[in-house]
Amino acid sequence: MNTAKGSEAGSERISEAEYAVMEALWHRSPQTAAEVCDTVREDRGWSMPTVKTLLSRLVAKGALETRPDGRRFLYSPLLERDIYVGGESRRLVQRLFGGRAAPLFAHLAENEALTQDDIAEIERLLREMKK
Amino acid sequence: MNTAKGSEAGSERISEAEYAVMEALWHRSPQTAAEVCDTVREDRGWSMPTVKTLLSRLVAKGALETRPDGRRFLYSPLLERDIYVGGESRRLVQRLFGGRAAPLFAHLAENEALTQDDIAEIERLLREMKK
DNA sequence: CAGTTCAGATTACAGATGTAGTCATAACGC
DNA sequence: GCGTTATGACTACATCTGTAATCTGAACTG
Repeated sequence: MNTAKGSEAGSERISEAEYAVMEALWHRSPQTAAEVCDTVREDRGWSMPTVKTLLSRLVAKGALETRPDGRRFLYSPLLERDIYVGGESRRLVQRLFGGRAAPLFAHLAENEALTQDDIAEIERLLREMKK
Repeated sequence: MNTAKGSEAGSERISEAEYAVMEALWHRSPQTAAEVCDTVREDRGWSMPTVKTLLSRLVAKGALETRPDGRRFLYSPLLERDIYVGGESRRLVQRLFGGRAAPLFAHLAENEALTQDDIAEIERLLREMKK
């Protein structure tokens, strides 16, 4: 029986701290809480209980799934990184630019947030889309 | 004497509800609280006190500035839209794509979040950057 | 001058978030 | 079998956010 609220994995919003935990599991999964904690501690310096809390909240939100492994749990993402990242990107474009991607692009260009590689890659994507 | 915390306009994070208020004032300024309320009520349906609270918080955060006008206040943005939008865009690209803009673009392209107009505009921008 | 009214200030309060301590319980060493 | 330890569950708590009611004081009206 699923939580029945929202029904889709990731329908609930994931906070920034939670995102850090997701990252660890997107990078490699499944992992135990202790492993995730080790990974995450490097960048964020959180204590074990903190990471545990975030893991629980993510499970409650349906973004992670657990599988018992002896006396502990193995955590894996239910919400895929692509889905999440796509959603967040669209949210931002929607909110800040009324859904138009071009102004976002213009902003990044202006702020020199685009590397030469980015530009080359984007050109390649554009050529591909034309076909 | 300035608030001395963060010192730059907009160093404090602006929430989503607050953003709606900023939008109204970026669109036209200065405006009175009542005017902002009227504008914002259309999309969000908030009560007057709610908008007042958001205005106060934005003033406290240094994102808005007030000028007395008789017995009331006129509000204007201190934080410019461009600065805000640029910051948010960079934050997202940083967080989700390690600072690379190309993957963001790829995501938008995949999800058909790019209109024909967007594509044409981006091509134009690219040509311009080449010069 | 007293009553009404409008605007900002103060207070409220539930839910989310960041951050973490404590509890209970099951396994493992001795 | 019993103490130690690891692990998930529960509890905690300050802050931020969304949403709003109430208070207070100044201005306008009659």
